[in-house]
Amino acid sequence: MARQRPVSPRKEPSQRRSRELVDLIVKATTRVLLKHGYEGCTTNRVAEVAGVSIGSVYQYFPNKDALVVRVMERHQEKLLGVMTEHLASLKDASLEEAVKTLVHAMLDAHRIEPKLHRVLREQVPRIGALKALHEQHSAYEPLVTAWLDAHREALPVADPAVATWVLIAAVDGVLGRVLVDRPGWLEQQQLARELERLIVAYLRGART
Amino acid sequence: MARQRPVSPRKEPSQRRSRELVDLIVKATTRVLLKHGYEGCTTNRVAEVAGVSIGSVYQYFPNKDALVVRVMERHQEKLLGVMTEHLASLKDASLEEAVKTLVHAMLDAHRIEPKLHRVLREQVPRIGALKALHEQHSAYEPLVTAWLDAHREALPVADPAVATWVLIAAVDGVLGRVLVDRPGWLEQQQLARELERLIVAYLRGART
DNA sequence: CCGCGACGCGAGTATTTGCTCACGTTTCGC
DNA sequence: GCGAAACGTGAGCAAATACTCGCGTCGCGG
Repeated sequence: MARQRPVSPRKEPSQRRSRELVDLIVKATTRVLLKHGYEGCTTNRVAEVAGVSIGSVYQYFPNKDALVVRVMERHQEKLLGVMTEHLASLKDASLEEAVKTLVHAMLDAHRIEPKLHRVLREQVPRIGALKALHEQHSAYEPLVTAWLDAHREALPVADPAVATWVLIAAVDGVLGRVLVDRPGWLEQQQLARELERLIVAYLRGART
Repeated sequence: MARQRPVSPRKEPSQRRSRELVDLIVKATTRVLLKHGYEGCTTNRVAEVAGVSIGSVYQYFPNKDALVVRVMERHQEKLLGVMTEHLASLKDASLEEAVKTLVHAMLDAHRIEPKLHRVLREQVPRIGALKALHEQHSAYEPLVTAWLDAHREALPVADPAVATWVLIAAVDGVLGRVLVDRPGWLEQQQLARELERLIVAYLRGART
């Protein structure tokens, strides 16, 4: 397994020119990742696509994985943005509304850049530093847990944290497979309805 | 993305000595995969671990991926064996029994060689020939769909195929995350109960 | 027991890939 | 305008890796 290399930036770009260069590099990495997958994402190719020298790449990124990590971070930020935005209105929602909100949040999140999302999910091996980034859910799980906790009187949920975990893993699992096997479904309402049903039933039918 | 290379055996081993050799190679591949992950699974290393020459490896396998595919096939066969064995008794089961059967089947399947399963799931990029193998469910999905179809009077399920797909994707998604983030849960009964609840609720609560 | 094909070997090759480094260019404070 | 620091360059290196090929060995039919 091995491999656990530094991933933090080697040098912070301070002038505008260099900041633009870093941006160029990250965007190029994304494009290469999309077109050639993780294995085909070589540093030289990234430099070429970005139209910069390979030397410049290594001025700001300590190694190849740092590039990929940066791409993941950017994507993750967008995901998290969408999720928190949707989940903000969760507070006083009814069960049906809350579930609808959650499902649509996750669906929307998956619609941001599906192809990139898929590549990151499927092809990027989860090693070392990358692993932490794959903990996608930890950021918004508390929001859901909080809602569940607030409504625990009404819902027979024993452990809100566990329920949240199961729910999110289940929905995310389904979405993951959809992304791979049935990409078209992402746009279909039946999927959303089915997921809503799954969650509502799970929460309503809870005992113990 | 590229890459779509032959994966079928280059030559069939005919004598006993060579069949044992192939077996040795596949076992070695498994060990290397477990210890070093997909990226660290080099052909030379496999040969070394197997205690055979690299030349011998290429006598029966056209390339590196063919090795990995063979390992996946073996694992898959075991999985499928466990699943069908469990699901054989599905026919006249009640809802609760059927669900319990399904959940325990999937749990047992995931317990066969969890570490290998995890490596195959997490680290092996899904490319070309490998992709087909990742369609793990297609083999036993029909069994579940058939059961659902047989009981569709009693259960308000609109489309048994879709329901099966969602169910299996959900459970598999949860198990996948458990394998990675909470390996210990695999042995805990709460997980099984939670999954059973999820499924029963989904099927019972179905409307439309 | 012999001959031939299947088998097994491993040094070596061609290629790729991540990454460095010595040097030229731009930017900025003063 | 000038000096220094930040920036940008790309030829090329060291290492790794998938895979070949020519040769020696084994085993089986006759």
